[in-house]
Amino acid sequence: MPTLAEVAQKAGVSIATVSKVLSNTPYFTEETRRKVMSAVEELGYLPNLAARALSSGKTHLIGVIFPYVYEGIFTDPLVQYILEGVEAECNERGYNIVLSTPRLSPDGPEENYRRLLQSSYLDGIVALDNVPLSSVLSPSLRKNTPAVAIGYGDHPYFVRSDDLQGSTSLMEHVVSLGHRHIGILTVDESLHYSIQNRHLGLQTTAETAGLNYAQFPKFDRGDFSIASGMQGAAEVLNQENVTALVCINDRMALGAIQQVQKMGFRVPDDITVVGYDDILSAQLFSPALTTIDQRAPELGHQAAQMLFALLNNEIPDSVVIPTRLCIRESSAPPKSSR
Amino acid sequence: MPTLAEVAQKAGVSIATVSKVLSNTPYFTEETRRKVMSAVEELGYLPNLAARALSSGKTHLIGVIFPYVYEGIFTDPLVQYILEGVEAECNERGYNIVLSTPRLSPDGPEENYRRLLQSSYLDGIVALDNVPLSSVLSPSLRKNTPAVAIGYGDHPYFVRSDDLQGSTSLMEHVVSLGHRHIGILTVDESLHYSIQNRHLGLQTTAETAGLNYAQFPKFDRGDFSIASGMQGAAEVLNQENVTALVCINDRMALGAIQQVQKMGFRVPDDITVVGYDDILSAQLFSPALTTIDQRAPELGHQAAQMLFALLNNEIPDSVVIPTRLCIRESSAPPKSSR
DNA sequence: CTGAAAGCGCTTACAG
DNA sequence: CTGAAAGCGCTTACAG
Repeated sequence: MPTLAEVAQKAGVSIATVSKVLSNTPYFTEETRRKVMSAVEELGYLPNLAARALSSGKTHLIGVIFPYVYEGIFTDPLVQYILEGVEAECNERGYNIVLSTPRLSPDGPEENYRRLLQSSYLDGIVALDNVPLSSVLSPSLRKNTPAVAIGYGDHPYFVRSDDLQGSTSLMEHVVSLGHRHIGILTVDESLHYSIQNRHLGLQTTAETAGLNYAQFPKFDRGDFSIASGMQGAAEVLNQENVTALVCINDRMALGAIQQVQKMGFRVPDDITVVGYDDILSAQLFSPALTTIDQRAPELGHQAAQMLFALLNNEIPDSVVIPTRLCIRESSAPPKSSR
Repeated sequence: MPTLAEVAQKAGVSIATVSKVLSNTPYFTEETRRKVMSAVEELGYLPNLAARALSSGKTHLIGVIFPYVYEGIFTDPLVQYILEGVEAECNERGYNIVLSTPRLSPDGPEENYRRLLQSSYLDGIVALDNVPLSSVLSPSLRKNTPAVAIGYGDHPYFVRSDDLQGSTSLMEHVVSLGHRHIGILTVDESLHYSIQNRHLGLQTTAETAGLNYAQFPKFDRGDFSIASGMQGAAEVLNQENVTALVCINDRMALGAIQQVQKMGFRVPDDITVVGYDDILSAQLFSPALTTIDQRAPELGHQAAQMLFALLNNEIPDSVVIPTRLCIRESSAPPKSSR
């Protein structure tokens, strides 16, 4: 690989001058510029980013962090859409992405991740931070790397989906259809800050409608999976005269629908089932699932934009992004018979 | 951030010694080791990777490359599973991932990507390389970065799915059920090397069974999407006495099923529909889709293992990974009536 | 086993 | 407007 020195020699100027031409500082003649650029062209010179990083402190590398809190993290639609959004913004600005999915433990994220954060490799960080177990962003603070959190972690700059509003509109939809006996299929809320807010939205809305949320049959040993949705539906439907199942995510909802059908009921004629996330399968499934679209790509776009503002020494405002209720085929008024 | 020099001072040794202790070269006393390590501990020293990269030429960064050939690349299950596999191997060895999704044009990949490849940031590269338009790996050859291709690009080290065997077993399944009039829903094969091989497998198998593949009704203006599957099914079913639709991927197959049902036919009773990929929705859909599982996570695992062998100065063998036929509910013998 | 010194390829005051 | 020189924080022969 050609170096600055070789370019300088070929152009007949000093390496300092080459460096200045390439970094677009103002002071040089057009003549110099021409000589340098043609030498660059001829040699096919491209900068050594490691050297540039060492001397300037800038790498043009953005860390994108997703805590590896369950298997198959890359098949999580939330992760995919966030990545999509962040990547688009980075690409536009000529930045590259270092993708890190640190395993978490009570002692914090793994060693390799900490090394990365403090390596001076990263100009900035976008991190999904929704897991109470331990924040992936706290170690970064030691190094003052600009960072934007996606989620509920306690950080100065964040973007998050409005889980409260989303769960509120979901429950309002179910209640407005006339359902009074509603089963809740969910996961342990200690796993996830978003879940706490979704629960709050469901509860408040139900109680506002005069329903006793505390007495709703609940299954809270789910793990977001289809299988746990089936199990939850089986348990909840066996004990109560439930006419609707509100599920904390789409995969559990799809499992619930399958279980409901297996038990000989129809969706939505006998039982209404709704989910949360609007994954691809939600639209494809028959019946198509009523659910909440949290507009995840927007989370990634906004987070990246905030980070670049930070890198530009501006102070961005944190944002909360509203969700959208998608009414499809899996929800309907209750049959009086049940 | 503390530097080597500060650690050296605190430990009362030279920076060369600290460096040697940290990089596990053999020559130093246990006493020295202790002193150095406790200084490292106290100061919370972590190496500056940019400096290390500049002087040693090693970054512990692996480039993972997916050409951005269509919108929503991160929602492509193949991409997800490959990433999953590569990440697992890298994490195990303390490597981090630089994720790059260069836009391609006839002139080659975009500038920012070329800069990355030649930046000396990357110790090695794993690249999905299936698109004839232009290879993402050719520029890297100039810098001799070790690289493994996933796909059909012309590279010394590669891993690929056995598309020929997969499409062969898919067509064998359909033919063995008794179908003779088979519609093909596919995409322009110039888009993708895998597709060329799948077509070859379908054709050879059909002809071996004594069928005239050339006269099968075909729709080849698909784009992998659900919508194009619907369109294709509509066109093919309108003109012929077809009893089965073989689709080049699952999303088109799912679209085809919806279209078949909309036209008043049942799947599989009236029309058999099969796909390729085994995405999540293939299992969830009703009827569940008969399809080919190309075991994409394995592609990522193998590619990464080959790359690490290369970094270790070993010569890995390229591999072709066999697929698995998943027989579900969407395929059945033809009704004689149609 | 340990240390002084050169060098990796850039950027950036500073002087001219 | 241009260039000589120091310095970024490491690693690595080399000498001792």
